[in-house]
Amino acid sequence: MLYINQLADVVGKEVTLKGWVYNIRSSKKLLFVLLRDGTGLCQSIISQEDVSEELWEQASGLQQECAVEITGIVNADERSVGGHELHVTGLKVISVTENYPITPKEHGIEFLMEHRHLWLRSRKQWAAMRVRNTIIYSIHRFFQEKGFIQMDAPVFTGNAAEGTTNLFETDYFDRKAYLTQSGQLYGEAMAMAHGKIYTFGPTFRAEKSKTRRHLTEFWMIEPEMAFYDLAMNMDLAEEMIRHIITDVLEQNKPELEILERDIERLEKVKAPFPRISYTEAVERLASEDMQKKLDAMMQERHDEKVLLQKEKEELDSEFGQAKKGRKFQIDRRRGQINARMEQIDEDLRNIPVWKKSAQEKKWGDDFGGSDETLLTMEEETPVMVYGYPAEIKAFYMKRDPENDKVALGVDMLAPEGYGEIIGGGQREEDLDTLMQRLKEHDLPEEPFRWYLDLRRYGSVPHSGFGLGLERTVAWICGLKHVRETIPFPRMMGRIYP
RNA sequence: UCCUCCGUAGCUCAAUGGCAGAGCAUUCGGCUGUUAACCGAAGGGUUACUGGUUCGAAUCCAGUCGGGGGAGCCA
Repeated sequence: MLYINQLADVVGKEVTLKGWVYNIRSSKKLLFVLLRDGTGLCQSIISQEDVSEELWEQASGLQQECAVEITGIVNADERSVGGHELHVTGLKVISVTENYPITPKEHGIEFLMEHRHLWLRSRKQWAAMRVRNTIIYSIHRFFQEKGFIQMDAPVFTGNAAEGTTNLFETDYFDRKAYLTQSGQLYGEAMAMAHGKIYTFGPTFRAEKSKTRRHLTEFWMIEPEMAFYDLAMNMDLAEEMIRHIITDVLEQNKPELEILERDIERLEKVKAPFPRISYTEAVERLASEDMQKKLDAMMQERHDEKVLLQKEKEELDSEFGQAKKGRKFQIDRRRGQINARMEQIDEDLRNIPVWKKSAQEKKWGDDFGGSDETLLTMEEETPVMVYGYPAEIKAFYMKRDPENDKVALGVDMLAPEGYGEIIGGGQREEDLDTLMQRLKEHDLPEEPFRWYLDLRRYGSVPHSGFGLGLERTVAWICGLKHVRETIPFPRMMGRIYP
């Protein structure tokens, strides 16, 4: 089997490709068939003079997504997508397709989500899945090369230790069971057996969140390391992200171009990531400086809106006498302007709220989505915020020995508004302290018996974190919404296809 | 649960109280290098649903259903 991404090796030879018709253009005696085979796109040219009448007729009837086997001679050609094209000598139709729903034109999101099983064939979706694949492989390689053991935490959990509101309940032989929302506690047990481990699996959250950052089913990577403190944990998280970015830049430049990702921004992620304490973050949010920046941001949006409005009016007046091709361009640009204006209007509604939220931020408050955006606004790399108030963090998080109010947790916030991609920290290793924390959080001891055993038998300082795969893919691909970073997204209100 | 926007041809959208339209897709015709090709023609409508206001409703009002974005929530 020969694939399109191997064509450079067979220039001048006659080869056979198997795939699907991605698009078709015709002239009187020429047919241009853009072939898709999963590895890329290749244009084939069918010239009526060079082929049999039967083949010509067959080729004329092709439609988008027909499955075909095309034989032809490979030419290197700058004009063609991918740099190669096929001068067709033979064609076999494997299966006929009629009226494929997704045309090469624009579609709305509802329609595309309804056809996700077909949408996956489209170029941008194809590119995003390739990047996702690189990221997954890169993560495995990173940990494997460092001697981590990949181990799987269970998906079913038997108790709802921390409340059931966010958990999906399921029937487990007449008992209640829940789908996991983190493998961390099990990760701790496995780290005590192997030293350094990581889990890689799905997690489930029954949150009623309809936003671009939320899925009900998403994939999480959770390393857990014995004898690691918070600083070592942060070093590891940073090194992992830089490893991923390096791999993607090395292997997926063409995909990033299809996604129209600003590659320069990714290249800048190689610098060390800023680390700021929660206390500094609060000060930064509540500062005069932040208020001024937000005012400036507000003004910028206003100015941009005026400019867009003007451009739109010019386009409108041009539209009447424009030729068809130009009309098409105008329509496209108008669509872009409308989308941007909607975004601006939303920002204009939101910025005052962000401003208020930032200004009123006090020590002890948790950060919202807008606060995360503001903290990373001027950064080129992710930012790590550490040392959160213990009260807003989980029972298992170790406190700062120098300040009991501070938990040794860390979040990594991605730049460009992508929000939290990593959450983690150092775990409490002392049995009595942990039992005390359970009491403070009103949690029963019984379900945690096994977990407490870890502190009874050879307890050591240890740390770990969880990386949200989809948010990471969204950030690296520059995708607005996490639903395009996973083959079949599961979100509130959608379970089909 | 709350705020906000949307629902018109297979798809993307227009029609701002007065004849329901365009582009793409489909079918037919034309064109020898197209890049979302282009040019010409044809077919394609319960304007999400229910009720109301009006001489007249896609348009205004109320409700229902479906969808987008956001807040809350997200150890």
